Amino acid sequence: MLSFTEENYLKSLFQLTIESATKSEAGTNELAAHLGVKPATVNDMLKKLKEKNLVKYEKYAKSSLTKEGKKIAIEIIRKHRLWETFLVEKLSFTWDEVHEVAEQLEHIQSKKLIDKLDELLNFPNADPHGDCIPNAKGEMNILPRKTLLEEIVGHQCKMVGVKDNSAAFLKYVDKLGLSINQTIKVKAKQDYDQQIDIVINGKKHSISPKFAEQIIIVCPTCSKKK
Amino acid sequence: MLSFTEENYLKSLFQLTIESATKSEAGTNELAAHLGVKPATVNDMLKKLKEKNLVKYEKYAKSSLTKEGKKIAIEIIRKHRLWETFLVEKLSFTWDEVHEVAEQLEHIQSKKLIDKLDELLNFPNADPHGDCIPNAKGEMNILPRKTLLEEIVGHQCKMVGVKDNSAAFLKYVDKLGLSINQTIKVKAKQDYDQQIDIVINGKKHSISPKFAEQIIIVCPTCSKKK
DNA sequence: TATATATGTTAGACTAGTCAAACAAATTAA
DNA sequence: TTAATTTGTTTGACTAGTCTAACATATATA
Repeated sequence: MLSFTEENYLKSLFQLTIESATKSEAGTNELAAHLGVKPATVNDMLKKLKEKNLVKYEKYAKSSLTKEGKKIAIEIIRKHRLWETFLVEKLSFTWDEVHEVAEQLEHIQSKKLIDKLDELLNFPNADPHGDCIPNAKGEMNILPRKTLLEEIVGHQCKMVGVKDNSAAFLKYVDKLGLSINQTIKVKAKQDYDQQIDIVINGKKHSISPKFAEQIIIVCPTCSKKK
Repeated sequence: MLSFTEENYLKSLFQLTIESATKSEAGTNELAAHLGVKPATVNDMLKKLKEKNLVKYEKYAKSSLTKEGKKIAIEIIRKHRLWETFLVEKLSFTWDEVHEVAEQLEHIQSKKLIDKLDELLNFPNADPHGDCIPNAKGEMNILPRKTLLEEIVGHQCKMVGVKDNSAAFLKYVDKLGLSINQTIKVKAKQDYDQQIDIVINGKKHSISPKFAEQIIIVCPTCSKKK
């Protein structure tokens, strides 16, 4: 049985490596920042989790999860996201309120509880933020995130977030009809100025690469090809 | 903010004193047994909780909750019992499965969560074991438990549990039309053999003292007289 | 009332998780 | 290729919660 703290380290490591589009390992400082503790603390814990065969760790090198560590991390992610879904759907919480409570609820130990909750919610595939929920077997679609700029012409993707949070930017996002979970189809890229032609809700738009770079997406089509 | 452990001490103290029909204070050994730790540990914690003004504690004397300690204990009891109700009603847990999970859930910190849960369950007055659930203001009917054997002739009481869990016993309970929350009226006690005449759902029955001793009840009439 | 038994307390030790500060290695830039 | 900077590690210390073992007080009983 792992402590709350150990579970949190595994979860952070998962988010920083497996759920990241860009890296598959994480450094001590990076983990410390993510967890809100000091690097020294992370260092101790990495050694401890290595002993338990849950993380791959070597002095002065980046760390990652072992197969077993990953399995546990997925269980925690599953719990977190199911609870978030429960809070929004059954208890009318808003998106921004759920995280803090789900951080607590994710550590409750009861397989039956979580499977029943899954059933009550009708086996959802994604939480209110659009993040994938692993099923009871631990299977999950890990859709790597990237920006709309990187999306391949012809693919259809889903918006999952933004990088820029300025009012001007968000206003434009809104004007285009974009929001979390909105489907976007990339029609074409102009060679001479990198403008991107996209379709949102059946409507065509042409966006700049600068704008596209601020939109975070996941692409099921890209992932299936792997 | 109290730790899980501190919360558990307050809860135990509440159950051992305020919710007990017989005592209003608890000793160190008694608390230790209830919490599953050693008396020395309880001793340290009592001193700590005294510092925080949550318990009344003096060396070599019995302890009890302060007003503030009681308030917090009631919040925990409320959470515990609402979660139990949720598990049984919404996730089809059985009575005997809920306790362990509720022990974990009761420590989740979120006023909104618990009030929304209360609402989802339609503001129940009692949990699946028949124990009273305090409302959002912390008001609760504390009905001391006793056995049907101890009930006063003429009073009407409510069954809240059983002591015996054998199939033979439960079968007989069922045959009499008894179940949790069932109202029972005590009509008479025979002097020569202690048989008890009761009325359940308008039907008269005569039960043995041995049987009556296994039925746990609460009596609003007795409590009001205090 | 003297003694045996109950109950309660203290002291010292251990573990988990954390940090600050000093130190070491690796990387980047001059 | 040396120096500056970034990143990672170690050491020693602190807190919370727990325990064992020794000790102190209170209560019950002979």
